[in-house]
Amino acid sequence: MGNRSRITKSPPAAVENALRQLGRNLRTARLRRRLRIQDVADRIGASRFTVADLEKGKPGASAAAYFGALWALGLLNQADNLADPDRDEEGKVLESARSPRRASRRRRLDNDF
Amino acid sequence: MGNRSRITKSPPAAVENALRQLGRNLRTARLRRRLRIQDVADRIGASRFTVADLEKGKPGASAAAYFGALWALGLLNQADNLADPDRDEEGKVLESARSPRRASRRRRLDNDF
DNA sequence: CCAATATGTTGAAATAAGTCAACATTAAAT
DNA sequence: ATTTAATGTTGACTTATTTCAACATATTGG
Repeated sequence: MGNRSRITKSPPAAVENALRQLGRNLRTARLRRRLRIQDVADRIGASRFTVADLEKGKPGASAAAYFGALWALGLLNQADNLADPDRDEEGKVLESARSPRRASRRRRLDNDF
Repeated sequence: MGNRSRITKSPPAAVENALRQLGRNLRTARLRRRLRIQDVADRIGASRFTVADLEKGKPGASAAAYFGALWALGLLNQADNLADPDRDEEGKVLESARSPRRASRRRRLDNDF
């Protein structure tokens, strides 16, 4: 991507760990299925280098590549309820009855202090 | 990313849908928390344009950006057991006792046909 | 052990992802 | 209704991601 954003350049440890773990899991799933890196690459229309990067948990790789790898291994369904609002208990609590379409900051028209 | 791969250019419908759904979920979670796009952008060190792309489910956006958005909303834990080998029942079945470090295709040394 | 092959590594070239500015549109709060 | 702020849109610019070739290494199967 062009100007690398901080989240890609040096992600928080939690994000970095989650990606590395996902990469490891992709590799485990691939090997269990006796597929070569090249096989997965062929299925998703990418190069073997990109798939190798996914298995390393490379932060800058595209989300489509990661999801595609999951798809190629028949594991995409596990991504279905990622951030599912129904499972977002904290969000449900925070939501106060109404569902705004925009997030409004508190208006500050009172210059009386 | 330089030469766009097919998985990013025109992902399979399943992948495209999964990304769009994730984007919608991110937006729902953000609004519930009364955060602006800019707020999420600040937290992950990206521009508001990138975060807007995430909520649209843009395939080419980096995995770090998506995971970072989840992280900024306190939802990263939901990505923990993505492709978790322990939950990969099909993989467990396919795995035959041993765990090879490479996926070997069938050897074809027999030219006797 | 040996041969075959899967994977790792490096460097170069290509292009799309990310940023930003400026303006338009839309929704919220009073 | 009016004003303020959040979000959408466009276009141009920068540069990291992806690809590929060639070679090195490592692991598997026989």
